Amino acid sequence: MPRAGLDRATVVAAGAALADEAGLPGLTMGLLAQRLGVRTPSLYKHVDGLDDLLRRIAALALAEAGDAVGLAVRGRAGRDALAAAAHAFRAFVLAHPGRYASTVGQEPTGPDDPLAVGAGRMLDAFRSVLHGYEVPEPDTDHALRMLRSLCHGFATLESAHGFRWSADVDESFEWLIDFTDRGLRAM
Amino acid sequence: MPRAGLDRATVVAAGAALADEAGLPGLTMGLLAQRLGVRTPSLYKHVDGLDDLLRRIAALALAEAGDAVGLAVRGRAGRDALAAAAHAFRAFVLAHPGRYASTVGQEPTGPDDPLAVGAGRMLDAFRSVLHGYEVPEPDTDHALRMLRSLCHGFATLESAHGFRWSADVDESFEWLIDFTDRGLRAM
DNA sequence: CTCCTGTGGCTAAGGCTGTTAGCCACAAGC
DNA sequence: GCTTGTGGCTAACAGCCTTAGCCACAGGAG
Repeated sequence: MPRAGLDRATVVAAGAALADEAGLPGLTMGLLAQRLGVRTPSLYKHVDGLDDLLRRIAALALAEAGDAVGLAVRGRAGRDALAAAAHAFRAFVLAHPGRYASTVGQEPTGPDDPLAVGAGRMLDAFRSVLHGYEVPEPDTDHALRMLRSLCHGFATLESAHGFRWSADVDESFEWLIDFTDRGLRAM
Repeated sequence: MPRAGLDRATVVAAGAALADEAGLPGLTMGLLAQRLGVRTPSLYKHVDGLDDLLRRIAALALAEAGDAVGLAVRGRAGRDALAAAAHAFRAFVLAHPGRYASTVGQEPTGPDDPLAVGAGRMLDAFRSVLHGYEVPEPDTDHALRMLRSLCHGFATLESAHGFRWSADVDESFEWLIDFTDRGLRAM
């Protein structure tokens, strides 16, 4: 039997993909092994169990999301930057719901934890959005938390089919960006 | 051996309490049975399996949260109502994280589903908050979704220890209420 | 007061998880 | 060409949810 030639990065990437397709609870060691053409225990040669796998998927997701938002913001300012960041974030969560779901509730062990690095990169992207508005220094942390809560809440609820009634969801998102933009400009 | 005298409502209530204490993934049929002084299979006489239990816990949580927010809003208007609703919501999620977590991702089967009834009651409470502002009719749905995203996002992130850095979380929440109030009044 | 029935407990068992131990063969390096 | 480390494997176990089937208690009918 020839070796499958697996790799930690391959396993984590396949796990992330499976989480997106089957939902986070649908990500199981057995299913992942089967998809990689390998028996379940073999995964333990590359990953330290399910918890470790989830941590690594979360780190991957944060890095990817941070990159996406950072790239979207680049070269923009004010309302443009806000809209670009919000759209990039929402698009990422909708395209990768399982990946993103794995990030909530993960606590980084230290400042060098890839988890913390990825989170920091995304935070920086949102911080640069605020930089385009004249937000007083002591308020930036609060504003940052508001942006995060808003984006996280909206995208999470939408990906869980939490918006069931009539109005168009895209329209609501645009409205929400407008509302935030007006509020930030008025400071 | 005397009967334990269990009841569907008792089982659901104990399940909700256990979910709050041990976290939603910590709510297990075995643990719940043990806490009720009964063997695991006995629970199936009162509840149709774990999924059914989770649905009922979610319905209970929505009813309780809706009541709490509705009661907080009663007799208030404008900024007062907004602050009262937001605080009641956040307090509920922080006090009952497991209960609340069970509500996300549950889809009601029909308009008579207790799940839908509870969700509707909470929605009405927030709708009455908006009633105190002069929000144009076509915008109310969008504003409602914004309030929901903001409250859900903030409370969820906070209860998952998502706000790690320095600034005071209570202060951020007040800031966020202020920001929303100013935005709504300016419409 | 006695019997009958429904209900709410129980034991036993099966299929699914994640996980560990221990084996064995391939692939690369001296 | 041999040696060694590594990446597969099988076997096994604990814990989870769930079902089947039994049995004794509680309450109502006669």
